[in-house]
Amino acid sequence: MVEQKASLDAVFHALASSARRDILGRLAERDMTVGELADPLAMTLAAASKHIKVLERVGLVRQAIAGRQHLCSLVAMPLAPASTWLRYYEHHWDDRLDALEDLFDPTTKPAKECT
Amino acid sequence: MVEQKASLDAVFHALASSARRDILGRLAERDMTVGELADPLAMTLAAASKHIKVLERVGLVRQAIAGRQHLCSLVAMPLAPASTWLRYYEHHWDDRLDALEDLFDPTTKPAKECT
DNA sequence: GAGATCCTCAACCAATTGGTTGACAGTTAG
DNA sequence: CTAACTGTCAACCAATTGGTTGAGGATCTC
Repeated sequence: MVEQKASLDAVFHALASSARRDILGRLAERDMTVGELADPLAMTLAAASKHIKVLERVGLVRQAIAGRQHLCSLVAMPLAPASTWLRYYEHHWDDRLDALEDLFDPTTKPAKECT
Repeated sequence: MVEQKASLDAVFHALASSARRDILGRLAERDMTVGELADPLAMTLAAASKHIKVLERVGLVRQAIAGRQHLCSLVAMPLAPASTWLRYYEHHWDDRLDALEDLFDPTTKPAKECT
């Protein structure tokens, strides 16, 4: 129905680029034009447009033409299968963390950075 | 300490291949040798070895040499940041799903395949 | 020791990726 | 109408990817 054909391969590949993840992150806050999205990206507008196109092909971004500028909006649903896939491994790293906490100080709560 | 430097770029790229995801999936059940992992993969042993090396560089697989065969085991922890990143977008697709459920039959529970 | 087994490494290849530039199409403003 | 602005497209490039083959290093077995 809603283009669920986006394979995990394509979704994970789309996420394997900090530029594309940055685009998604900013779209999560509000819709933006291609120019706005490209601005902080240290690359040509054409290059950014390509990245957006990659996201569009996976279904993560929808583009609406508003006059001479193209307004992009986030469509997060294709991320769901990826999240489900990862969730399957959660208990694995939980187990290892528990083991580590037994070996060392159990109060250690390391912060994780997320680009 | 435990090689947390694995960037999201690298982790997502490692996951953007059904062959590599297949390897991880089978390692989640039990440790396997390189040969066992390569067997069902429709490619050369050397090619499979490269895939395993990719996973190793990201820290998702650890290889222990046992005689003439190399025993691979899963290290799921590098998946944690990726999962955290995805989880941030959960409410976005929840919102959309809610909207859809309002529009159509609210009892529909589509099954999702996970390669 | 000789040979088979398990795996990695290096070289090579075709295809893809990620970036650039330049041309151009559509839209808005003067 | 003309000029500027926004964005895409096509061509091109260097670098990476994903696969192959062949050689060879250890290790086990006979």
